[in-house]
Amino acid sequence: MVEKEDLGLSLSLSFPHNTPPIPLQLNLLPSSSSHAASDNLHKPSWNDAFTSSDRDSETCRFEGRSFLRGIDVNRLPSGGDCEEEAGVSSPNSTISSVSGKRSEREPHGEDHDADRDCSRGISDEEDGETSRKKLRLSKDQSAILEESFKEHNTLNPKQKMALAKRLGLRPRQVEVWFQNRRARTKLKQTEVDCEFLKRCCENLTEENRRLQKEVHELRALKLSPQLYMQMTPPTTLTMCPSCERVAVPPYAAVGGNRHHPMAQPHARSIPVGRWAAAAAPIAHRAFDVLHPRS
DNA sequence: TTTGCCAGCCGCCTTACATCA
DNA sequence: GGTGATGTAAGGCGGCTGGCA
Repeated sequence: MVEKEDLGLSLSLSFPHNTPPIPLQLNLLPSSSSHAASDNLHKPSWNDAFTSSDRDSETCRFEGRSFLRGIDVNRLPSGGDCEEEAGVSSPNSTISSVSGKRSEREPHGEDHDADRDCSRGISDEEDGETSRKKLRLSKDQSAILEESFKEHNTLNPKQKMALAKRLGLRPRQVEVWFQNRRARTKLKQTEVDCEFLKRCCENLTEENRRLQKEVHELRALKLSPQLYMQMTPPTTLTMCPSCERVAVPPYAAVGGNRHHPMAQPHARSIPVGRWAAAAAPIAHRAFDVLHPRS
């Protein structure tokens, strides 16, 4: 399930009658606006998270390898620094050249292959041209990425570089992980939304069926001659401006209406037929939906 | 000021591989 | 050990945006 803090906006629906209330949440905000929601989280700031790693790159690299033991495919080759090659290509560039324009992002040249091999730790003789060895991120790497994602579901180039350095991954790998993570989040949210709409549909169908039944009963009542003659003369429904409930005149409402003993002069009037008395409970129920009593 | 080009990023779809029952 | 289901890293493409000449 999607955690609550991941949602920028939540909607809850209390289902009437016998339907058990199932609070469902909708995330109606675009992904780009989720930063505002994440600002509420009291966690170490993004900069704080990386100042320590940037403080001592050698220590960082050593620690990275310590928790990356067992996944040699991610280990950077000693001597060659793939991040530097794949990352800052020029003093003016703050973006990884690997994430460049399509035509240049995945060049089928030696540099690209070298970059891939570098990230996988696979030598040229091991790597076939069409092979696509897939690495699995370690639990520690995934946990750190998850933690970062909770703070920011998107990364600026600086954050990407810092996170890649911290994890011993290429910036492109961090970028891909965040892209896939956003896709997974969206997929889960879609499932939640779908379930929510499904429940809404079910409840509306049930409500519609019940209202149809009431209409049928009222029509049967109207067609009954004795009952029809005993009905009250045409009157009006008055609506209380404060609580927006329908107030029924005393002669129509059996036993009177203590909350609305009589329609106020300023109350809005809704012309209705002789069915005011019969319709009153329905009207009240309609307002109960709008103003659910806790 | 407008326009075209380019770099960079993202969403979406798909593929290929790893893992598990 | 073989197999299908599932999860996920990564490839590829189109679209959008901002910077720049």
